Amino acid sequence: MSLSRRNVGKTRTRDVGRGIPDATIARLPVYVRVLKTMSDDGVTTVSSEDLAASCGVSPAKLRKDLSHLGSYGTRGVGYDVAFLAYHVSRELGLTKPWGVVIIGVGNLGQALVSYRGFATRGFEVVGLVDAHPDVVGTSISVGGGELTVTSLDDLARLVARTGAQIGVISTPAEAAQRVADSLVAAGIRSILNFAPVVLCVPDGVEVRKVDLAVELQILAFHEQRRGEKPLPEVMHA
Amino acid sequence: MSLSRRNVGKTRTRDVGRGIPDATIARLPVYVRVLKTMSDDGVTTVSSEDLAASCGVSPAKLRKDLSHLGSYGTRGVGYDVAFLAYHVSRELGLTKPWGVVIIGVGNLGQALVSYRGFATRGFEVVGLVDAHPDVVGTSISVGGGELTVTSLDDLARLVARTGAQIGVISTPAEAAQRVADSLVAAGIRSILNFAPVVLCVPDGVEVRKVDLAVELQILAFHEQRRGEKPLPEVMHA
DNA sequence: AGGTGCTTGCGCACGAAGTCACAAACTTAA
DNA sequence: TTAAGTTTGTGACTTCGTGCGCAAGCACCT
Ligand SMILES: NC(=O)c1ccc[n+]([C@@H]2O[C@H](COP(=O)([O-])OP(=O)(O)OC[C@H]3O[C@@H](n4cnc5c(N)ncnc54)[C@H](O)[C@@H]3O)[C@@H](O)[C@H]2O)c1
Ligand SMILES: NC(=O)c1ccc[n+]([C@@H]2O[C@H](COP(=O)([O-])OP(=O)(O)OC[C@H]3O[C@@H](n4cnc5c(N)ncnc54)[C@H](O)[C@@H]3O)[C@@H](O)[C@H]2O)c1
Repeated sequence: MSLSRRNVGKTRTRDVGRGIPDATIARLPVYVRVLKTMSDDGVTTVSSEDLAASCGVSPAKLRKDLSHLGSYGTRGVGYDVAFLAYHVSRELGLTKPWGVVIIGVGNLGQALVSYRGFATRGFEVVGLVDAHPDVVGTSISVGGGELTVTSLDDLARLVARTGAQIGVISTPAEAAQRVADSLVAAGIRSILNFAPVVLCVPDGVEVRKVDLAVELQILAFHEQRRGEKPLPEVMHA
Repeated sequence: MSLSRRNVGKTRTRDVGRGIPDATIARLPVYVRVLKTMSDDGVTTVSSEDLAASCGVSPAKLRKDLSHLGSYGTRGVGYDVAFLAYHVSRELGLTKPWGVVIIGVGNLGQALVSYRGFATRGFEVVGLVDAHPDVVGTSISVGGGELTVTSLDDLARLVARTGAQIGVISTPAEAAQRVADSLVAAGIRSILNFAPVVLCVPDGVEVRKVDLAVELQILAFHEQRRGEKPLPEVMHA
């Protein structure tokens, strides 16, 4: 048994479709956004060099990323903007809209609700959930319509009714794990977490986190290093 | 030809202090947060296994990360929680408070202002800037005191007066590049960008971005893939 | 048709990051 | 003090991601 894991050695040139590197996937959304912008501006064709510059990556990296999806370019010419935008969007699963449930309608949650970027990228807020009695039951305008904030107890029903696939956690840190458990129990397998805690979820559930404090601390690290380097003499003990 | 690179070959075991991998730096804030929590809970000592579990990483990765900072553990015992928390914080530059300026006091900007996580992690909002006449001049309570929203024209003076080192951009996408230029001109070299655009900045300026739509699209990709691959056939032995 | 000038797609090599496994170093027990 | 048990710190190895360079392929011109 256990002989040779799948894909024994060799070059494996043809992995198109399956096995796109995570690093590539993380960049695809940027490519899509820039391509859509270019398309709106009337640009019909673009070279890897120009597109890469607009996306803030190297041309080689861009071409390698795109080569994982297939050959959508034309040698000697470049890429058809609309054509490429469609295929990258398709690869990301943006051809159909995704339903999003937001848990925790506080400062951040309300900012998220009013975020126009959801609708324009194919994400629709289909549910709002909170635990505070003052918030539950209130109506909030989101996108074109109105949504009534429901209680956490109704989460499973809400998910079943709306077919939501993505849950966004914007509750205080203390409640985040409990909320995550509820989301998983309700059938959600994709979670975006804004609370500064490490969530535990079963295998098969994907969690991504956005942690403002972490980003600031990384900036602080570099800022600090910059300050201490230029000085040849360090008066520190 | 490829010779004469600085730092040619050899193991260079002693790179403590300089040359901490980026991937490690990105994890240090999580370690600090978990360690602080443990410390508050009265935990005095922790093994790499337990700490790693709480941080959502593997014990080996945790130990390698910490080994880049120095030897702060005790073999056969583990790490002193408070001692380690101090040294990791120190490495990140969290011993002194950092001044933050927020540009764009709209939905998101106001949520950021009311974010308690700033102060508790050693970041202080020292300035608010907006362009809209209705917002400029208004006072907003942040942390302990009040801050008056100033105009973008006063940014350089604001930065000089407050000594702010970090700029947060929460303006619409169209304005983000212009704001970034202003921040750089004002002397800011660390920027956190919430607008969905790729910023161009001179060398020496560090930009980190938080893009909600990108995160959602990455989730959508995995969600889609999960749905389309219910395994048509499984080799059974 | 054939030549010329671009640009893509990709093999290959290199470097960064992650995993494994174990000797070194410490505590505790006797 | 010695031995047994525990856990760190780290070299060696594996995997992943990036950058280089160029042959293949397309458009355009003569
Ligand atoms: N405000 C920001 O700009 C910001 C930035 C980054 C991260 N965060 C994080 O986002 C989270 C929310 O921040 P905030 O400023 O909006 O806080 P908030 O207190 O304003 O809002 C939290 C909301 O969650 C609700 N809630 C509490 N427990 C709940 C539960 N068990 N189920 C459902 N809802 C529950 C509360 O009723 C409240 O409405 C926090 O974890 C915070 O650290 C906030
Ligand atoms: N709202 C969210 O939850 C959310 C989430 C993710 C990303 N974002 C992004 O964050 C940014 C802000 O979002 P928002 O919802 O707060 O928008 P908003 O329109 O509510 O706020 C934008 C603010 O920026 C100000 N502004 C405009 N031009 C300016 C300039 N040149 N200089 C200074 N200030 C200027 C406006 O006056 C306004 O107060 C957008 O780029 C958005 O895509 C928002």
